[in-house]
Amino acid sequence: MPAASRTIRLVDIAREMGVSRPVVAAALFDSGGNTRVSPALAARIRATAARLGYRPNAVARQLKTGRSRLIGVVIGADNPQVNQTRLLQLEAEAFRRGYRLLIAYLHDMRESTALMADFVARGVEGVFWLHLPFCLEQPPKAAIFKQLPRVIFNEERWCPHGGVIRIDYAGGIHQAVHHLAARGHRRIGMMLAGRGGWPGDPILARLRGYQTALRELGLPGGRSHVWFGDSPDPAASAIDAALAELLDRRRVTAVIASNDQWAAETIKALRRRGLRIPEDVALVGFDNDDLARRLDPELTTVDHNHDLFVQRALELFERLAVTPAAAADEILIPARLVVRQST
Amino acid sequence: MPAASRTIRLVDIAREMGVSRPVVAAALFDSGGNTRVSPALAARIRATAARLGYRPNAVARQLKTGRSRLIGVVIGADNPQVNQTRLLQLEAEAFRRGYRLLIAYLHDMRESTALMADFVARGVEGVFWLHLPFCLEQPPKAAIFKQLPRVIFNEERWCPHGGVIRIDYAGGIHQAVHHLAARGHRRIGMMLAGRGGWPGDPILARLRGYQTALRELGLPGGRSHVWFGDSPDPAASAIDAALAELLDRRRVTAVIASNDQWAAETIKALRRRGLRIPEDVALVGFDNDDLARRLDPELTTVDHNHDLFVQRALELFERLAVTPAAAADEILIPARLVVRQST
DNA sequence: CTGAAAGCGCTTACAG
DNA sequence: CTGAAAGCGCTTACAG
Repeated sequence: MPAASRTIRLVDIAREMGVSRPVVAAALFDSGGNTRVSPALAARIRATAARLGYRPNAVARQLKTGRSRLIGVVIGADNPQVNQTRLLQLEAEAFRRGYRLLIAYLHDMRESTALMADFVARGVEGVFWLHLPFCLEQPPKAAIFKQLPRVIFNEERWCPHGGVIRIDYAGGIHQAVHHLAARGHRRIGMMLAGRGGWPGDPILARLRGYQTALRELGLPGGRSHVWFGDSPDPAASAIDAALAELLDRRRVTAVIASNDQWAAETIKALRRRGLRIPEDVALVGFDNDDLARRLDPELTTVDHNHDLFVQRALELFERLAVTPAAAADEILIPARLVVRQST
Repeated sequence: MPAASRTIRLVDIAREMGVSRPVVAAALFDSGGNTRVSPALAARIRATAARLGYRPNAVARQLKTGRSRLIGVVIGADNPQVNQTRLLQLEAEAFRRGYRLLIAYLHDMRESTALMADFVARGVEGVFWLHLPFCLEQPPKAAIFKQLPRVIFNEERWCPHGGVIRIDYAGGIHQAVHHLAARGHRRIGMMLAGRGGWPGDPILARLRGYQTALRELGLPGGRSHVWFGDSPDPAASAIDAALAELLDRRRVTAVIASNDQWAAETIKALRRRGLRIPEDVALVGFDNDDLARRLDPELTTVDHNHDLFVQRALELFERLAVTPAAAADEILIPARLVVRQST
């Protein structure tokens, strides 16, 4: 265990140089109150600090200033791929802006109270709540966010003072339907992994985008060409039931799957039926998971635009510090159709 | 911004109850020094704390005690799937043991000094360094870990006082070869996404496991049946070159891919050649990424055993606090062959 | 069983 | 341009 010898403090440098602590602080950081120090002295102080191996104590600073440069992030088990990719991008953008992320993985909504209490205790400057509750699950209670001045949600505002960033699921599906229509498809079916539990549920947004596009294009279908599943899990039996409905009964020539995982299982099921993609049936996914481009055929899907999401998220986060009312702003991230081989 | 009214401190409760701070601390936590307090008073204090909405200030506590219950985690871009899954599991296990994770995504090795300095400044109790450097990349310098008393690495000990946890890549490949041999394969090829840059590089371990198994089984091949790539990216051209070598020249009937991403691209390439999996060519991946079971055919692959990894990692982490010499222990996590349809 | 005091390492007004 | 002092909210030895 090296260098455990003695932690170097600001005062140690001050003593060594025969100056006061504020002088050292002014030389090393922007702090030091009104204290100003000559460039020459500042340079000497920095040299000494480097020689002694001085490391500022962020904890002491935080205690004094109340600023932690720490953001709590709650991620869920709801869509591992999407959340994990987004988390890493979020970290990159947060780091660029001088923040660090404290992560909490929400396994069970009952843990949420303790998680938020811990975030408060650690003085996070705000929380990104990226977990989407399933329809089976209780949404988070607004009370748990009370002591967190800045909270940003994904899709749904779970407490009155929180901001929300939404992905344009409806727009993504809308693009997909138009794309399929342009490829000549007139009977377009959709499979959804659930029925939608709360107002902002992406399941409902997908349905909206689908129906709007069909109407615009004058295509048949609507709810009748949508298969609703009961579980988020793309079990083979569920896929087979969906295809029996959509292909056999409704004679669709294109299927929009609930997400890329469902699409991957649909590829298997279509191959079991001896159908070619996209010649016999076109297929669209959602999420643009890493797997989408690894599938055979490579999957046409809708991308979440994580880049823009994390940028807007951090912009909003910084704006909330100045203007809490900015939480009411509507932020919608456009989704992007990524065309590959499956359509 | 609710409840920003006034933060409740220990001293506020003490005043309200007409007792001293240590008494309150003793009632609410295990702390309070020698102070003991009667159960009846403790109950009243807890009730008051709850009524006032008291939240302990972890930062003040950390400044005084030096304990942060915080672990820094460095994850890299080297294998997103593996690292992301592992990160989430690590978080779960850490939380169970009362720790929280501070994450840092390493985009560029030049950032590593600043990252470690920030971890030191924030008083993390240790670091899990999960990033594996590519052969093209500088390994981390030992000096950057100097002020971190507890460091745990994956695969390779990058500073003398750090502990290491290794995945048994060699054992995983060894299982794969034996499995293929049991299926009747005698010419087994391997494709590796690189040549291995540093002693603990998993590429070299895979090669070792492969050669040992071939020798045990008296099978032909060895290095001659291994194709070495130049890039971690499974480009179609690389896959085609590998198959030209392994299938056309060496006439192998089974291929062990560098990882699941390479395996996914190999599935496409084999289908382009009109070959069936596993009838014409058997295929094994590595990592057991989420995509492995979504591919068609579902992929036989080697699982990292993340459960055990994170458990052993946290055990070692806690042991290092008491016995720094435990860092020298060899910890090897057995990998598990997961047999699916591709073999 | 209880309280007053010191101190963790910073920052920040304030006085010189 | 510089220094002495107070204080962020806790914990902990020590004295009563």
